[in-house]
Amino acid sequence: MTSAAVAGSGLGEAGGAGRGPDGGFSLPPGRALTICLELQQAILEHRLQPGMKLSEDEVGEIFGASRTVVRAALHALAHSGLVTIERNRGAFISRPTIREAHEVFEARALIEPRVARMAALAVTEAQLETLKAHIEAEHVALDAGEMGKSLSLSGLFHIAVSDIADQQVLGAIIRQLISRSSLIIALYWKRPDTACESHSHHALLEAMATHDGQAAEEIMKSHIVDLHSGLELKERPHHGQTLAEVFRG
Amino acid sequence: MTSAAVAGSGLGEAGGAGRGPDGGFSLPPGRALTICLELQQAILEHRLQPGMKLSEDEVGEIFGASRTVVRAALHALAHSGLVTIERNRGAFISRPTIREAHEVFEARALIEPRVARMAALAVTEAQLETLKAHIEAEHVALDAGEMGKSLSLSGLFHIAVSDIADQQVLGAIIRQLISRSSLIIALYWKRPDTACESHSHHALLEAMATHDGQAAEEIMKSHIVDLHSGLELKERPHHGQTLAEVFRG
DNA sequence: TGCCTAAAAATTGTATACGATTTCTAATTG
DNA sequence: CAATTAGAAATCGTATACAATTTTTAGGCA
Repeated sequence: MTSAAVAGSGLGEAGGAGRGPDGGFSLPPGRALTICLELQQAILEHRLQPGMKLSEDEVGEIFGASRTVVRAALHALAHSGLVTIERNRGAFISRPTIREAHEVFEARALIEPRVARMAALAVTEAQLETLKAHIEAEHVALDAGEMGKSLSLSGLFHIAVSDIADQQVLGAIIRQLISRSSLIIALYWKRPDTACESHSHHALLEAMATHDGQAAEEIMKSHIVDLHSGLELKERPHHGQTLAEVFRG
Repeated sequence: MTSAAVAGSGLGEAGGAGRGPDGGFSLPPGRALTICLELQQAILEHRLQPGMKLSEDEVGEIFGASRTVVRAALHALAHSGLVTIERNRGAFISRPTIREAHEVFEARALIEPRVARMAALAVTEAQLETLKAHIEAEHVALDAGEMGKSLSLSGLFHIAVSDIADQQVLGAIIRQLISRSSLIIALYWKRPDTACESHSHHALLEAMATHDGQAAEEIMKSHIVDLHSGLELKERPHHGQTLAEVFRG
């Protein structure tokens, strides 16, 4: 199984028809979905940085779509928390506040351990293999120096766990929180170069392999607390960068 | 303090600029917000029933707006889970499945008790008075036989508690869950005429008054479990009703 | 009568045009 | 020279028009 195959499923199309790019609700129709997913992936891989302006005209020209559909896509991303829209000013990649950063990881520390427990009890052999491949893909991306890809895959691992638990409502919430975590990490991560812990993922995998719900819950809890404490909470400036540089250059 | 004054704040405008009608994210601009809130209130008060079609033209005519803005409003409601949009078919009031009903209340049972504990520790005297007024308003609506209003106020009480905890992220999640709970209750509530328990709310208020976090957490937990067990999980038919009958008649 | 088919009507998806607000620029002035 | 201010440019909010899809309805046939 290749890295691409693993990355293919996850944040985006999961959840069936009518579900959003964040695993939330109500995806935009037709072409807007494509733009939505494309932008989301770019944001999650940190190719688009928090604070960047997303002009309707510019996005429309890049993706060859009219402003109508671009607006739908931007609004959808706004609903998922990745984009902030200011009236008469436009859309920007969200810049989570320090407080919001705390709250997001506290919420994850509350919700994800419970879901990990459920996943451990329900997981099948095939799913364990898939998780293993996920971790493998994380390593590959990390060794290749593709930090953005590696981080995106790390998020997908959490989503894969939540999918195994087969809880759609909590799963949708977790997807949102993970998306926002990506923005938070982009802004506040302490060591931009350091390997971001796939050790915990491996430990969780082993707990799930033995269907040890209690252990899975505890590992997930401490894993998220670790992530939380890996943040450095000081204000960061946002250096301007244009959209075209990312999608054209 | 009047009932109207209490009902005025809550699901809708809370959260500040840029926040959605569900307490989620990114409200639609200008006029769309009005339509959004109006429809939401109608749904939450069970004046609009699950399954009902929300035609863009029809909604636009009723609110005197173009389809453009109506679409934005409907999409926003879709993102909050109150409305389901099917491609090339239109928007409908969501009909939560039985499984989704279970999951929503299980999620609430996980999240709300924690938030209730935080609220109990942070609550001020003034906030306690406001909560008291909320409960009073619930009674008034109930005695007046206004079931929809009463139920809507019951949801607002939970939101008020979450606001006291001052957790924006968990608060937004709770708002969504409560909105969806309203749909679930409309579909699956066992006793349509029975008084829907404001006793628990009073007990929670007392625990909060003494800043007893442990008690608040436990009361909230059992309260939500009670709500969950008050559901009857069998398929319900959906009787067609038109929009105009609700907003015009 | 029941069912299949095709045309018509209704509804949504998308593009474009215009008005309102904001932002940028440059000339003016103390 | 810095601050201010009017004008221009850019950008968003909304309305309307047309295309694509679905739903309904009318007709024909076994």
